[in-house]
Amino acid sequence: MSDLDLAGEEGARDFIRDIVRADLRDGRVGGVVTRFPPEPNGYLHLGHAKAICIDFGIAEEFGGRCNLRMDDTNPTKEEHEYIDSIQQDVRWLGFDWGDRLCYASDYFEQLYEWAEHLIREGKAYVDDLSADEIREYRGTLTEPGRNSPFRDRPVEENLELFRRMRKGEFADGSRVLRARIDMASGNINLRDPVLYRILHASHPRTGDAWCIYPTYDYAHGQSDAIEGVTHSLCTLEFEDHRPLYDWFIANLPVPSRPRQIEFSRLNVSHTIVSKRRLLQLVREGLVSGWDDPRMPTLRGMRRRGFPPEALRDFVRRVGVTKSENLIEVAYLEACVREVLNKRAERRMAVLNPLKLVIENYPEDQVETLTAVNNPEDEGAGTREVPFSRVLYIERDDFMEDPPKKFFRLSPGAEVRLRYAYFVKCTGVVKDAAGNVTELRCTYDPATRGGDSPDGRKVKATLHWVSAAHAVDAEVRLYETLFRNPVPGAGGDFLADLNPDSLKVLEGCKVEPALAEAKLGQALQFERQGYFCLDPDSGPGRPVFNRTVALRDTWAKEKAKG
RNA sequence: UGGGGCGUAGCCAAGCGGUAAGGCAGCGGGUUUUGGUCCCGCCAUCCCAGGUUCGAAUCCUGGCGCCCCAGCCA
Repeated sequence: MSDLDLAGEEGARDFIRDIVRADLRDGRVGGVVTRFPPEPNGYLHLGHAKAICIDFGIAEEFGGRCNLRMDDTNPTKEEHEYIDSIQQDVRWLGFDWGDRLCYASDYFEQLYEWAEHLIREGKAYVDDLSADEIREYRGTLTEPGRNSPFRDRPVEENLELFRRMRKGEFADGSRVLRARIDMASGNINLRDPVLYRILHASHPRTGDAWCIYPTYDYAHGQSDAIEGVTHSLCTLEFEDHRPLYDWFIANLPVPSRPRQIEFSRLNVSHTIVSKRRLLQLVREGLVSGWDDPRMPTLRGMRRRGFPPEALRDFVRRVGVTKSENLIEVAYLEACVREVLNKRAERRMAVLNPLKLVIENYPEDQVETLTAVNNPEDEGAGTREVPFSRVLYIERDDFMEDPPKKFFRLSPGAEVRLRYAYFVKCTGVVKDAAGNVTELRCTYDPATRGGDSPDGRKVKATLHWVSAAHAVDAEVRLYETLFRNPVPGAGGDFLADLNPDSLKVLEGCKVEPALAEAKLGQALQFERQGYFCLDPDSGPGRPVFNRTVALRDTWAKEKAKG
């Protein structure tokens, strides 16, 4: 059975894959070619991740190929910096375009020749109307437009004018080349769309070779045709453009006939992906930069510790349809946890330390205990953790006056210290203000390793760190950037910023093994969440980002009251 | 009084005339040296109204609701 058959039998099913499958089966296409066409004017984000997974994923599944194409038709907005970052991000997500890094700008000459072809056929003309006049002549959603007074210029005059446009004889905005279609069309895209505008701007790749640049509508489909793209997948807002896309393909001597198919874009709750708004967050210093771990950019999510396979799985599970959607951010988090649960090595880290002294434990004794690195993965092995008389435990793991369902430590209660011993709380030390500053406990030497020979049960297991061996660390806890499911729904999106989106914890006490944490390594701080080392870390002073918290049913129980 | 889409559970989403998959969330229970993981169970009659049919989420008609389009942006 070939890969192709396999895709047909067992591959994911959605309306696009159904179309591709049918096109292959009926011989309308010999193979599958797609493309991911970002405009190099910003960083890739979660929304792009969906498109990337679909474009590259479908090509891969059907044994085809996917080109990475920079849609660089507007030199006033594009920068070289983005051409590099886009490639890094697509690669990080897990896709490869081989040697097929393409640029719409590579087709400028061909596109120009085809424009002359349209002029010769009487299907395009140079219009001297100003931008404002063109808008006025275009009509409205409910009223037809009017023909431009320049619409019926003779072919020769159009040709001459267009060539002079290219030579740079005219000022920006003074003339455009338009397709001659139908000013009365109900579809506004067909009311003589602009093909070329004059822009005396230098292009990141073509420099000053051109002063006229093709518009998206004119360039996109023809670029697809040149590359032999069979299925040009894009988002719903381009659905209205498809008749125009098809018109160019039908009226130009292009080498192939690509087909555009639209799907709905990804919307995730408590998140924004608008380039303008993301930029505003960066510019106003509301986040630390494009790679702030709270940002929905691929760079941000990478720094946050989201595994690329979790993102791919998320896109796969969310599906491909044409319906408007708002995916709960919890779904994304679930995908992240699923991958990290299998991969992350466990460690003990006390984020909010409370000193615990074991009164009956020998003053200078230090024991080395063995801890499992990952109960989900035998191969991850074990590590050694030092234990001694003075420890730190999590403040939240002690309550002086606990409610019935609180299983953790409280006066008189006995709990297990993970991998170590059972301890019983025998006393509480407080400062003048009445705050608990230290716990006094006794331990049961017979419970070494965490099991009691007499079968005694304990209702909680706490993580801990030996005070003398602890490594100090900074830990950054993140929540969604916005507290509203749809930021800005009430007008101002900045008003919806979540004041608790970042919480910096200093003076955290982590086990010695964490001093060796490596960038990019997935970690689980037991009972708390998944974490990763941040590049801000210094020698001997690690900084950890919380990727996502562990599911917390106790927190839910507490919330119920 | 324009054109193009979409409407199945709290959120996604299968379903393509034969009697509503699955995931996330939620709820209940079991296992557990992470209140994690894992396991089990519960959780919808398909926007509305007519019609066709033995039989409709699926077909037809008419409504209603929501989204997109008037850049020389993509």
